[in-house]
Amino acid sequence: MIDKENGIPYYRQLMQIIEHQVASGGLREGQQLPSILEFGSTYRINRHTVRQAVDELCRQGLLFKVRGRGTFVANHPLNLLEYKLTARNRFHQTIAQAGKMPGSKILQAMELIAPEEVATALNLAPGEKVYLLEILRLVNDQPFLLSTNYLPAKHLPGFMNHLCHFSSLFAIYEQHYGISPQRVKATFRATFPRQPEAVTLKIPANMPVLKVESLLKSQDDILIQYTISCYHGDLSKISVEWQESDDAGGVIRQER
Amino acid sequence: MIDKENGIPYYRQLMQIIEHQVASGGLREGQQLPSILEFGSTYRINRHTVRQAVDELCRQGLLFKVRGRGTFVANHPLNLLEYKLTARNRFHQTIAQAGKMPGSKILQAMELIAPEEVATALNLAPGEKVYLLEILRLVNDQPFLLSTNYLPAKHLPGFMNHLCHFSSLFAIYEQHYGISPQRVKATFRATFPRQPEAVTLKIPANMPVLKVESLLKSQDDILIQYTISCYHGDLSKISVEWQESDDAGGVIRQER
DNA sequence: ATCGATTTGTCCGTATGTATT
DNA sequence: AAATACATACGGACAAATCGA
Repeated sequence: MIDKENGIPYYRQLMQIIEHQVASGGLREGQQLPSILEFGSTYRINRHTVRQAVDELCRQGLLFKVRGRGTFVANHPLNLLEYKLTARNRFHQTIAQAGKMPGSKILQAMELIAPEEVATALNLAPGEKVYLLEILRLVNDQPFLLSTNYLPAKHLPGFMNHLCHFSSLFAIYEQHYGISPQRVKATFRATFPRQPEAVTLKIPANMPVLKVESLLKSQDDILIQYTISCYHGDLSKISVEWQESDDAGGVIRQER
Repeated sequence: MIDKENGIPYYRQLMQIIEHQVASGGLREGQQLPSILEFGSTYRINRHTVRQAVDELCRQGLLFKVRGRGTFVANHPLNLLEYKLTARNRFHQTIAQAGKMPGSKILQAMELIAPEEVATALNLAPGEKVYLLEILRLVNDQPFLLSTNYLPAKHLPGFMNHLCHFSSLFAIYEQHYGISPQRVKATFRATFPRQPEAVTLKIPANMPVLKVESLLKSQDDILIQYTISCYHGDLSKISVEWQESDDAGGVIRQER
């Protein structure tokens, strides 16, 4: 129960209570917690105060919330996956080849005027339109990366119409536009996730993530995609290989 | 100004405004921000909403607050350095080309029997010897990365004798062994630093670092260097570029 | 397929406490 | 001592998402 006299903030006390319940097994992985209002009434505190506690525990990764459903105990991730990044790799193919089950989910799709940094990256004039696609990629049904993709509208007219049976951006490029895209550049950073990224990837806000900025072009050297991907730091490592000849993996294994 | 119609939460809009002001130099390191109440009145939103934005930016490390004093721009290295990783780039050259001052310091140099993962990476038999070189790389006298390098002793006899006027590993390879090294593979991860790494890089233990595993070979396809580099997460981003010669789809088709 | 109940998300208002200047 | 600024807590209101009857 919450002690209203001892000077410790109520929300901190509630955090400790919940942490203890999870640690002791009273609440198990994936289990739904009482709603925020219920917490409020059982502990005689305001719902905002409960929210403060639950939010903080979400940021720490102990819990996660789903709007309209409730709050749940988070479950901890699996093994480290090596994701090979090449000029032409596709997510589904790459994951399937690694023996895992890929999945994709479009979280958001809209058309907007390119923000400044996007326009710069894609070499667009100010005011030109881009499609914004936010895609969550899953491996074995677990969130693996969150990508925010910007596509120049003028080069990909009507792109939104092709999203109904979405599986791969590359497939749409090829089937509907005759474009065979190629990665031009990738930039890697280690940072903390932003709050919505942490929530979507179901990781604590204080866990590092790998952010990869990618720029893709068509075979005609037109820039067609600028993507910022946020990788689950604990779950993923990303590799890049160089080849001087046409052989890739052989270089390593054939060493004598 | 904040658009109250576009559906984007006010606090997110305010975050973007503040982020932009910091990025554009309108707000500088250590500078005090307007108080939460001032923000509220200038943007016509409630203090709680301002608080939500400021709290989130504090968690991201952009700002920090001091109770009773105010909110300030955190002391973060804004001009993070982009380090271009290619098959043949060298640290000193790369940094100098970016207009910064490179520096190197050998922290440790010894010969030892290859640990298992090193032997695996370098394709050595168990019990073979490697040189271990721990090198701190500086940019403008600031710690930038810490690398732990393993070199197979049998291919680089007497390597330790060439370290007295050390500036570049590549230079030693070329001058004393006639080897022109090339990067074969690089693997990226985002994690927390180990204690000694944090100390050496002068970063807090709870700040993410970018760990890059690199494998180098000679022109004869002999693996000559396995390196684990720990990059100052806040200070560095690493980019990789692809050229026409690298695509060919070879990597994808060769998967088995 | 629709509607209503539930649950979380956002926003505003108010009050009080605590730390710093 | 007073003013300022952040921290905590409670209240009301509405929106958005989910789920089940």
